[in-house]
Amino acid sequence: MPVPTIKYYVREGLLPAGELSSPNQAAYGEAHERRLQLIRALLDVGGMKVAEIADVLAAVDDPTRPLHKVLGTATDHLAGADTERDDTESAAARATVTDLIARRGWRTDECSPAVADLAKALAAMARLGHGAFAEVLDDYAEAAEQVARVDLAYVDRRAEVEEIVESVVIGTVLGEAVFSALRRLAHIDASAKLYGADGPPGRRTPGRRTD
Amino acid sequence: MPVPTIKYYVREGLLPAGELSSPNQAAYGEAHERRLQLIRALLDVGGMKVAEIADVLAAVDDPTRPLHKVLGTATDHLAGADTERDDTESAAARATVTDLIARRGWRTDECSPAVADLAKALAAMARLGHGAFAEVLDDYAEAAEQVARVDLAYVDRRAEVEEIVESVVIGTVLGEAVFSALRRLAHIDASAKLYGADGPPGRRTPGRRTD
DNA sequence: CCCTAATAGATAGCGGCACTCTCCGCTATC
DNA sequence: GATAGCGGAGAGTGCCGCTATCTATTAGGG
Repeated sequence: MPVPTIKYYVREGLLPAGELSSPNQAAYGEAHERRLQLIRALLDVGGMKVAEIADVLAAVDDPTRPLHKVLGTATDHLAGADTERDDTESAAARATVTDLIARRGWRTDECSPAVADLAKALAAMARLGHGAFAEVLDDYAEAAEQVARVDLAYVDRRAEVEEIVESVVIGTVLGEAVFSALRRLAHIDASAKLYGADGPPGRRTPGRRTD
Repeated sequence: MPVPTIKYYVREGLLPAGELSSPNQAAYGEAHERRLQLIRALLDVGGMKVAEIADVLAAVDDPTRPLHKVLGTATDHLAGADTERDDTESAAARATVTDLIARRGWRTDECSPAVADLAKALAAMARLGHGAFAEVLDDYAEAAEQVARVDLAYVDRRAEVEEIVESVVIGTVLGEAVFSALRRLAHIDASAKLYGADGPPGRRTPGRRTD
């Protein structure tokens, strides 16, 4: 890890400054190294931005902040908070999302960024003629609930409050990357099994693949 | 959609040029508009880069390219292909992934970017003292298989080969965004139900929330 | 028929982001 | 005592997704 990068992180408030033993000598402890690992993970694996990480870590470090606020800060920053469109597909997608939430009895804030993200994705699909994707939303939601249960159970193992907070952040952000990769692997496997040795559909050649 | 942006997409090879009826007049058809929607979706919702989208769309448009190649091009570009580390955690994570793939009987290419991504995420977790997350990998994999089955079944509805290819790309990339948002919503719901009205654990205040 | 406004095409510039370089003053170390 | 390195702060770099500018041309209305 290059030294200027660390100094940059300190400047941006991601990393607390080391204790100055002299005007030009600072001591960095084990906590700093761990925090650095966390920053790198959120940055490289989680794809978060530096400013977002600063927000989340400030929330993590603040003991007065309630836990659900920290969780919200972490999850909200996984969203791409850009322009909301205002067309037919968006309205329909928002209605679809509201329906889904009601149908599953989810206790979620209606104005959560996740709701907006979901509606945005569904609206984009609808614009592409894939409005029928909404029909498989329940299957998706089932799997999402399953993953969420596992995540909560995993976090619940932790005893210390600080550890819980960190576990939530790590589980939320890195867990996303883990599931994404698993989904891609499962796709490869499923299509291999469905279409036989990676062959395109139509000609289901059961021959060995060479690549 | 600003005109210069469209010209930029044409320049980058995302969008075919319109048919020139005059040296300064080009006609854009319905296919162009649809392609534009696809580009915006992959860019805004899927978070892909312009160059990656160019690759994927080139693969989609090339009828000689086999389907699994297109799928690979699409899924591979969801990965963050940066530096692979070479430490203990990475090696252990790779072993964990290999084990998982064997255990689940997945027919996946060992050198797929998804494998590297998964190992990277697990290694990052291990470095943060969350090596125990590997224990819930099977639950994650179960959910991923479920989602993959749903995706494949959805794609299988399509009849035309071109539609299949597009469905795969859309389902893979936008489906990722959909599931991510659903997971976050399920998190919110699960933690609300577990900790009671969004309260932090320890003091389970059942009062109404005000935010 | 001509004048304006718009378009195609190409090049250069902008704003954001994650660093990275440089410079300064100082100090641990050989 | 020379050198190498640190802490701190501002400017610079490279990439990326646009966006503004420029020229040449032409559609379209009066």
